[in-house]
Amino acid sequence: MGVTIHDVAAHAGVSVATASRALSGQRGVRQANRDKVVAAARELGYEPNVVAASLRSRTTHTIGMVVPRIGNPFFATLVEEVEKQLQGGNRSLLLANSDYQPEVERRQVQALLDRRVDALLLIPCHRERSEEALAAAAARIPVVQLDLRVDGFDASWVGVDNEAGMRELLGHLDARRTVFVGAEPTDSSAQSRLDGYRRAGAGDEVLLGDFSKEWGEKAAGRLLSEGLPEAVVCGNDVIALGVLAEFARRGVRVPQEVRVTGFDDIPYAELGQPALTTIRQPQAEIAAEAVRVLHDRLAGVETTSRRTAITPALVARSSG
Amino acid sequence: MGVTIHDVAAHAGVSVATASRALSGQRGVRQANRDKVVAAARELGYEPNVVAASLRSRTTHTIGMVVPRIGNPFFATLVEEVEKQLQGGNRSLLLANSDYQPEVERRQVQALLDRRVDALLLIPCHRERSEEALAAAAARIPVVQLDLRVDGFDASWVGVDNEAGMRELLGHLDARRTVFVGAEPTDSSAQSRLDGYRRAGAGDEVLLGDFSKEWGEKAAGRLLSEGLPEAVVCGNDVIALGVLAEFARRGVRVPQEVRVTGFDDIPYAELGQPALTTIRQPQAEIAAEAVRVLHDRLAGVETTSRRTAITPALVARSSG
DNA sequence: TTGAAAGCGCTAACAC
DNA sequence: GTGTTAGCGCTTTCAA
Repeated sequence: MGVTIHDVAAHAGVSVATASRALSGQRGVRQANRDKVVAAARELGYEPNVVAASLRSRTTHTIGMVVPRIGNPFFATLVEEVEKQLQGGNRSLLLANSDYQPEVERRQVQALLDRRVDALLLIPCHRERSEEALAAAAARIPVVQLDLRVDGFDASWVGVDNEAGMRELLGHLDARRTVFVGAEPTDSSAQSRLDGYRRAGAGDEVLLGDFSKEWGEKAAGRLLSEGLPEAVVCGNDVIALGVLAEFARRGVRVPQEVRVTGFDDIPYAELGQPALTTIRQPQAEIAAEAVRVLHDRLAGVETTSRRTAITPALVARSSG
Repeated sequence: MGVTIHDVAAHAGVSVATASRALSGQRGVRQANRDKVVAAARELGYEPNVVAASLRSRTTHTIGMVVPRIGNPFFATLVEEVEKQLQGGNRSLLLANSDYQPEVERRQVQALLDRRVDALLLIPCHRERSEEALAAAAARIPVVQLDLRVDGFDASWVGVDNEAGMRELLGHLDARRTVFVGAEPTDSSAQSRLDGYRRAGAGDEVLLGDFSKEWGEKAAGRLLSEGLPEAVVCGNDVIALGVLAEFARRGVRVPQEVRVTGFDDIPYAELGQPALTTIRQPQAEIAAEAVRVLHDRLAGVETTSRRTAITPALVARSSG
């Protein structure tokens, strides 16, 4: 705090320009000078002011990320994987939570843009109402949508083929009567899982709430009073764990009396009793691909938007 | 992008200084001018460059936060609560993961300091080896340790009284023979929970690994072959869920044959079967207090370090 | 390969 | 209350 590149340059007996070039590893600096500068920097305990560098170079080496709910282990794991991908490349992650509210999301995206993040990873919390935030960002910097997406907006996206996952699940269940317990199709996954369920010809019995364990518990109660199907197909693992908990409390045996499935394969899916049958989303792969797309865009290699859908795999456990 | 405060000032017919004052809500600007400036800014689509503002004002309105593992729902919830606290105050959160590695943690803290965060929330992953990172940060900016702490370092801390929690738990169990399944005391919670267990006179049977479900599963297997105690006291919920899962797989009935307890009360603690008896950490309170301490420090109100230990409460469920 | 000098866009003294 | 001006610390022309 206090020692600037001027001090380093003076100490090394070169100009600030040379010091700057040496410190940022540019070529075109004589090796002897390079060494002197590096030594001086170390000796003086020089800590570059990246804010100043950003102002001039117009790049912050920071990537913004907005998630609907960091408390959901699925998103937390995604964040962790993105962080891991960024480790090598000297970029940091500026994280924000939208709390599933498009208004909050818009403000958070704006705050990130104000901070001049180089690029944005967005998990848009709403299929339609996230468009404004996405558009605002996409107009300025490279943006990749992660997991969720905005309907009909031309921007890169990396996620999972939810419909294929749902087909796989229903094929595995091969049940006579199922009920889908999902979330109102406000986000794209809620929508495509519901679509997948319906298109697979599993029938039209659907209960829609939100992606919470509380909703799962409530829905389970309702199913109990209306008559249990052969299988309950849940929109994600969190709902399924709520369903399982309520069934356990009411003394309903799973899978003997009713089978239950989830979606995502969060770490807690396999810990319950019974362990949850679900569809695994490969978060490491999704994160790696998203970061790759972003880097390509930042490097100017790629300019068009790219959509990548990974086919998720069934994880059959005892609940279904 | 392109329109600067000079443009706004010109458009409003005032100087840049007045424009700056009006835009940042300082008093000492005539209302008429204030209105003109705001109108001009809106009209031109002015987006302030906070990087430039930061360079000059030496404040970034950004708070850094380093957590050991964002994938652990306990930490994820803490992050979420901190985010919530920050919402009002126009500060953003720069998040980093240390992966429980002091080396990584040190690098992450340095990256945050390089970005000139105004303050740091640190959950030090190691009782001793996190000291270097903590000291580096504390020398430059206000720092508050959250949940975990570094031994014998004079810095603010907000967390829970782990020993009290452990006493409460053991009092509730009132068991003849217990075994503690915890983590090697590399972080302060692992240490103080172990201490609490021992000091409560619960005996000396301890199995130490790390805070993972895999360790819980392994420890459960070991207990099974060595003879079950009356109760298994786990170092946190994640371990306890692993223990529970393994017992379930091996057909051991909980709590009939053995009781199991956790620590933290993560959202998944109550979802398992049986629901987990545990100690609740009030994350919202911890986050609120930490942010308050930080704000006081940033406002210059408080200069000495402050340690706040919240007494956690027992949540008795069916597992113990 | 190097150095001098001009800003990046803003805020904060300072003068009026 | 307002304007002028001098930087914040760095990178990047532009000349040499």
